[in-house]
Amino acid sequence: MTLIGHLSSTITISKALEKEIHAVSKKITVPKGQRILDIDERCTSLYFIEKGLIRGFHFVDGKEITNWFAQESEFATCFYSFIACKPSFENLQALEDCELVELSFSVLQNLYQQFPETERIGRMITENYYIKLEERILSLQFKTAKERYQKLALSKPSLLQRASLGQIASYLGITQETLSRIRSEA
Amino acid sequence: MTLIGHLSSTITISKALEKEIHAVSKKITVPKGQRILDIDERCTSLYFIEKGLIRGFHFVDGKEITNWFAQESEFATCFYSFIACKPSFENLQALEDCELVELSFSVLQNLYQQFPETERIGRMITENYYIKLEERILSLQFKTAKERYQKLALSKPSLLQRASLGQIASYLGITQETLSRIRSEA
DNA sequence: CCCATTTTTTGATAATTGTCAAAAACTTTC
DNA sequence: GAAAGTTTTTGACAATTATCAAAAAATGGG
Repeated sequence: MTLIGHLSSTITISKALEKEIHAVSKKITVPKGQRILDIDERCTSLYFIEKGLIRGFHFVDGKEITNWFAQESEFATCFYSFIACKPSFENLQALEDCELVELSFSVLQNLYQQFPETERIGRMITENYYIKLEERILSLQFKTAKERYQKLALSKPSLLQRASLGQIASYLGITQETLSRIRSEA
Repeated sequence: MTLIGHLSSTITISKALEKEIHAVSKKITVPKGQRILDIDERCTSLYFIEKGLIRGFHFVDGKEITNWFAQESEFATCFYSFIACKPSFENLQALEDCELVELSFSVLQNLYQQFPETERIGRMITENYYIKLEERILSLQFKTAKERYQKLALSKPSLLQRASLGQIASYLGITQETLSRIRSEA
């Protein structure tokens, strides 16, 4: 799905807006494994994923902890760093060869000014991020490891093949061994 | 702390803006125990807490689960319902007699228009909410029950006296019994 | 296609937290 | 200030998940 196609499901995109988005956005490709952002850098871009898979992760006691996965038709960024203009607390990494549309912070501010209808997009993205977090908390607080895995399997089935056991386990807040056992018994 | 005083630490409040805020906001008092918002209602107000304590909670298997506490100089609202204009998934309740400043959604939109510098406030509140959630997730995922309790004791010491064991336990994602044992051994 | 490396699985055991039940302590109300 | 209600504590036991170690399977580069 293209960025324009995705946005069209939320707001009506005029020809002028479509042109402007094309003009100010940048298509980039990122090879599998590459870092898109490092911890302590400022994250000044929002990435729309046309193809591929990205994760955010950081380190706890030397171990990688995956904070989120984002796949086709989703946005990826260190949301905190992006909105607060502060150093990122997480790395962004392509887990597959990716085709991305990059929108910089300043480009986005300009879009808001020129095309007020795009404000809704900004709000949507914020809400989206917020709601995902809410759900994750409820999940972590009240579901067993198995239930959390099953929920993920339902909402992002392809992820189970596309990300490694360790990446998924850390995202679910459990050890690799536990996730491996959950998989084998199911 | 008054609302104006609190906002002054972030942006410069002109006399005109101060007047306008006074004109469009509403001081309200809410007695201890009272619900401020019920599940499934639309949350159309943002509350600044000048005095008192509020919690957000919902039910899981008939049991109350506290999602957050907000005290003096903090904002309280069902953030999701407020920004997405959708029914709330949580109740808001005063845990003490409260003195609040109420700002409605539409009033806030008008403020953004008339006083562009207030946009930063909106962003701040959003960020604040988001960052609290982020921290909570990291806490739930990688800290033991005891560590989570100790962290809360450091960040909001007065809360330990002001909220009940059950409310705090559900917020920390543990049972009352476990929290009681953590307290007694410490 | 094979060796080296990484990832996943399996096993045994320990630690953490939950569940259920009942007693103790604290509050509220008349 | 005593009875009723609520909240907190304690105990015994069970379930879940982590830890450590090692084997098995999968992957990647030459």
